Amino acid sequence: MERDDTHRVPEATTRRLSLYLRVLIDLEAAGEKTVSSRGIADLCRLNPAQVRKDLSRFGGFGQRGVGYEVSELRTVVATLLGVDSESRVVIVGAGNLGQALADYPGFHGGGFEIVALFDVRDEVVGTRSRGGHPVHHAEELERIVQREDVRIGMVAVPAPQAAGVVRRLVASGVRGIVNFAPVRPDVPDGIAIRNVDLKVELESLSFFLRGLE
Amino acid sequence: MERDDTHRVPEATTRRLSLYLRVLIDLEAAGEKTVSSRGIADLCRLNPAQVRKDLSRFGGFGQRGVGYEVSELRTVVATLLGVDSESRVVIVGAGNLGQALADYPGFHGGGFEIVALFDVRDEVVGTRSRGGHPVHHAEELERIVQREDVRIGMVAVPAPQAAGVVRRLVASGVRGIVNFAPVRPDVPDGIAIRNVDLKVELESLSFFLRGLE
DNA sequence: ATTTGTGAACGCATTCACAGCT
DNA sequence: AGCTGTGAATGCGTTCACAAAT
Repeated sequence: MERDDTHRVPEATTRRLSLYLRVLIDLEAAGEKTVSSRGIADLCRLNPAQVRKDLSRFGGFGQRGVGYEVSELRTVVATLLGVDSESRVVIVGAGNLGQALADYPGFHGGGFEIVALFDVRDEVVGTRSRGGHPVHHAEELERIVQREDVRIGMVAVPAPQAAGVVRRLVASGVRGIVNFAPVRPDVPDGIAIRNVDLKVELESLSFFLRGLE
Repeated sequence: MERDDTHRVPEATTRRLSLYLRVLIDLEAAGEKTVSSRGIADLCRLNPAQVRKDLSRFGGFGQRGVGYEVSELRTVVATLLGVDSESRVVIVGAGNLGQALADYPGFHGGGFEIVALFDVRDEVVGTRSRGGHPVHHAEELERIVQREDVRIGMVAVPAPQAAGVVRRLVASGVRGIVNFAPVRPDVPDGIAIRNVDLKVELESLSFFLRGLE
């Protein structure tokens, strides 16, 4: 039931929760004590009813006539998103993209900890990213994922290798995957995957430009 | 009307067109002459009716009882997506991510040409990416975008600078933007924007992992 | 027999509108 | 008066199911 509830939450809602968390952090930093659904909605460019419906799904955090207490709501949303504690993450593929992901500044203190990168190429194995994250040989993937209790894997390898990498990550115990390779690997039930496909972004953009002749 | 038609096409459809193009290219490389909606659907993990509906929106490309001619359909879809000719692209922000995007292998021959990167930091201005793309000073943005007739800008700068960069790109004549900064810049009507937000991907993933306790 | 193209049905997410609380 | 929480309404995208075509 805990599990069923979670399954019921549309992905669109969880993505908005992430936006809400961001503006709540900003509001708190700005010293705001309370905020209305309209206040949040304006900052996220959404409908206020959308914000209320999203939040009320998880409980009545607001106070009628007043709004939401910023600091309390920030804690609630952070907990919902599971970023109140750090999730360990590995990155497979230590090319340009993998290294850029490893050193992405948004990770610091954001609930995710990059444990390691993996690659098969001798010229990168044994080195470290600029930010100091070690690059291991891909052979060590299973061992390190298990030892470090890694929960999330990011896949930044060429398309042909992606499916195999995903399989190995899942077999090692990873529960969530962010895939940057231009393929759609399938994953067993209970494993979450998000595909980030640069070509789809560009081509769908290009479609609209073409439409404007 | 041309314009209205284009506006009517849901973004979800245009994203799927990009997937169709990819499998059509693969099918053609594999020497397949025809393919059914089911064949495409299986490769994209979609419903066959979805594929037919998407394609029939643009015309009756299929033959009843037979399917679609692979090579013809590939040409049609490529043209719809506007990747039959090269669109010029600039990248603003030549940090790890910007450089990784510039050298992304998927671009070669895919209908997009990276013209230049821009940055404000002395240590990168005047250098080139590994793939040979020049890094200019951000002051030159407007001049080069106009001179080179750039249509798409990718934004890979820190969050505080993103809104300003988007404004300058649009003012210079760019029509489409892929934004990697964790903010949602707003753009005038007629300008398309796609936000790629790593933190949203990770946090929405994290939500599901948390739900599985 | 096979497969497209499409109107109808369905399901889901967003928005409206208002009752209920402060 | 102000704002939340939510049932009802709307809008939209997906899937079904079948007529039309080969």
